[in-house]
Amino acid sequence: MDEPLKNLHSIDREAFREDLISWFTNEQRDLPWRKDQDPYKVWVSEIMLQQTRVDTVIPYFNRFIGKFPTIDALASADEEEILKAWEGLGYYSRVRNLQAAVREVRDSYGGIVPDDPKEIATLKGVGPYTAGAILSIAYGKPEPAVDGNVMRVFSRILSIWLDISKPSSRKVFEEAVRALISEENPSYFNQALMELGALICTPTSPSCLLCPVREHCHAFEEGVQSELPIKSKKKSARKLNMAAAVLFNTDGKVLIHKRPGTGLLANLWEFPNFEVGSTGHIREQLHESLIEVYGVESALKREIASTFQHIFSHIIWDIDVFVGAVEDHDSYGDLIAVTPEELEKYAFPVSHQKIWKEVSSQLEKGQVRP
DNA sequence: AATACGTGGAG
DNA sequence: TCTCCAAGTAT
Repeated sequence: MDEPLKNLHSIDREAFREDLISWFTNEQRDLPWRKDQDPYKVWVSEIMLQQTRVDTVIPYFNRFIGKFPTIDALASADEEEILKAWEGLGYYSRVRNLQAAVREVRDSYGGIVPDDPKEIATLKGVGPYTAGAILSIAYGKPEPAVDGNVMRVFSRILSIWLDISKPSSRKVFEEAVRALISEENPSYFNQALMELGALICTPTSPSCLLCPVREHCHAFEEGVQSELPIKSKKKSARKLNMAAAVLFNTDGKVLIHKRPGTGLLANLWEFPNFEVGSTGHIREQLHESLIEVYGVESALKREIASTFQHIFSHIIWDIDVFVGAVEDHDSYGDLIAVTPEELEKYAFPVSHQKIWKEVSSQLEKGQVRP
């Protein structure tokens, strides 16, 4: 396969577009971001959908738009508020970038999402895929929007044996889209490709017999649809032993801290926690770290039966949780003391939500006391 | 180019 | 259990 697009010329472009778009017109799912073509709402949906399933996104999208219905509303919101709205969705820099970009649109583009490829690409969090998606769906511009679906679909239709995990592959698929895209309805063309990938041309066991463009598909013709696309494996996640402390002062307030503004789970809140050695004396290590880092002397008990696992794509945390009591102070280093009710206003990583759920439930049952 | 960056679901 | 994700972007 010297020339990856060697089959491009054999596609009947008009028939392909017609089959694809007709199918999408009849079979598309009724999704909340398809009610109109408001560029802002299209934008929000595209950011949320990055590496995230449609079913997961739907409730987040509805809540988010309810809370921040316009660019102005999102631009003027507090970061705490937007992170809380994103809590549990993952990849939290997405929402901070989105707000920064929306502010840029408000301040530099008169509140109108730019419809120029060069301009929209300068916005934070808007890469080649998202730029193409907004331009085509909201503005009807014939720009490619190449995501994982599109690469999978075209890998099969054009029998392209490129490794789609390699960044360099995307531009080949963009070239294919540019050659085939409907100038008349680029929005439906792009969305149909993604919808086809999601519903029919799935990663494993594609439903070729239901496929509206089966007649155009080289992989189907060759019987190699299950061997495509080529996708190299990712590195497996490394394990880290962690210990966390749910600390109460005598007012019954809980001590939490805000994570750094960059890196993993940036700007989210959590219970103080540290990496610990894999061998014993976890409680002693945690106790010592609490003194060193926050200047907090604590009485720690390990009465939480289970350890908590937090699986990221690249790291696995095994978290031992301790409940503890601290003396009342004016300050606890970078830790702040909040009532259990106030915890609800802060955005936590999922693992720490689970920790609090378990600790508070055991406290109520009297199985644990700080 | 390769890696960091989350999460819950499917097979 | 375990592997692979799912409408990517930033660095």
